[in-house]
Amino acid sequence: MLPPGEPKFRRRPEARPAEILAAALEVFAERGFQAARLEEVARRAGVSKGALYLYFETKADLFRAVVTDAISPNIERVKALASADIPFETAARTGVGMLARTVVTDRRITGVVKLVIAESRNHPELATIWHETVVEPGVRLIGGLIALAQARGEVRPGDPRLFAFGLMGPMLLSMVWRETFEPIGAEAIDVAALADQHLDTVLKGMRP
Amino acid sequence: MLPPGEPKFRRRPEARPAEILAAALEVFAERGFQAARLEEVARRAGVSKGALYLYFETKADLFRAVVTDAISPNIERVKALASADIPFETAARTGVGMLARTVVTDRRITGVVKLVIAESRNHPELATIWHETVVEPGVRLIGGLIALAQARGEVRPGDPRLFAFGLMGPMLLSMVWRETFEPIGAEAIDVAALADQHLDTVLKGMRP
DNA sequence: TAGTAATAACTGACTGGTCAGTTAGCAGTG
DNA sequence: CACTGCTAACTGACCAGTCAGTTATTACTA
Repeated sequence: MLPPGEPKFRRRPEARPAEILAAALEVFAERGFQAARLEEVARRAGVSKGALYLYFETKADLFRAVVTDAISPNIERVKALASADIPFETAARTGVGMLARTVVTDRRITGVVKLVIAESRNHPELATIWHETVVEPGVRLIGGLIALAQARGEVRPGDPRLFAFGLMGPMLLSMVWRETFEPIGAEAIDVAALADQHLDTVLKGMRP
Repeated sequence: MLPPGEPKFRRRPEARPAEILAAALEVFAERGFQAARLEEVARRAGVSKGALYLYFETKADLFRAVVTDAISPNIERVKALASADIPFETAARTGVGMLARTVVTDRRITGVVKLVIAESRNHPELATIWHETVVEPGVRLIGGLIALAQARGEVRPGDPRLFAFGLMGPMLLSMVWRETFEPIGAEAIDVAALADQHLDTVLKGMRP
């Protein structure tokens, strides 16, 4: 079977957690929490099932780690955008453009978003964490910029929060589309083009 | 528990399937396919677990029935809108308004949409059915109306399909919000107001 | 530098609980 | 009493989590 000199495994305690998280994200995103098999996670991470339990206490614990781990880069992005002092149209184009790029390039994020939606009833802590750390700050940020722009007369009257949802909705639709309908052979959405066209439309529609 | 004279069950074979489907929808929407317990479905339907198997072959079969059963009213609506010969703005307001009302009033639809998203990898047939019978016809209908309006010079140039996604995105966001973030105490979205404001914005932004 | 002891990393066979699906039999009906 | 609709106890497969044992690596010794 194995060449006699070849080692059966290697000790790499520093690399393991990240590898397991990556494998777990794949399997959870494909199957959902309950249908995901830890044996499969272990296989893809290149370890045995027992090894998972050296790094994570339970399946739920691993799941939480996967979802919370995916949050951190997002928080950074929201913060970076929040600290910049830029006109609304620029901010909107930057924000929506960033999201569009994320949808296309970062399969991990779309997978986690789907997981949070799918498992919010069984794991409400995760929905809470995402809402508090990513969604609400994001909506608040965009809403605040819109309110400012309204005060300067650059944007017509209207609920800033609803304007924010109007901007972001199609990006969520793109994520869902990519996760749900592309795998069954539906025509892909050109997310960059959608972001561009939608920004042109909405920004024009928001002018006084 | 039960009044002693009261019969333990009644014969109502015609009513059973619908009752079971309703109970199953509740449980599947709350837990997802795998975590849903047939014992719980039976309890809510007021029958024993064994009785489920008089009407449905397997758990997966019951799940398929739940999801496909929820489709029919939607098909009717899309068809009804398709057959009407009306100007684009009217159609858009009617269509988006209908969707908005559905989000608010019909918890069943939002639940099924969430299920289709969540279980699309494990049950791709359902994603296919929804795509073919509801999503694609809907997008095609709206896209067609937009293309017509463009030919008449009522709408500025741009990909009609992407315009359709831009219109519908916030409605999907509302569904997801209602299913994911409202249960954990997030501020509800006023979906009717969002539909109105978004329609005003986008329709204005789409004019030449 | 080779040999050996100590230990941390890891494996994989096993177990106990859970739950989809089955079935023997009973209650209500006509 | 025939027979349908249903129940409730049952079975067997599956899988999260455990643990006794194995292997890689490092530390120590001569």
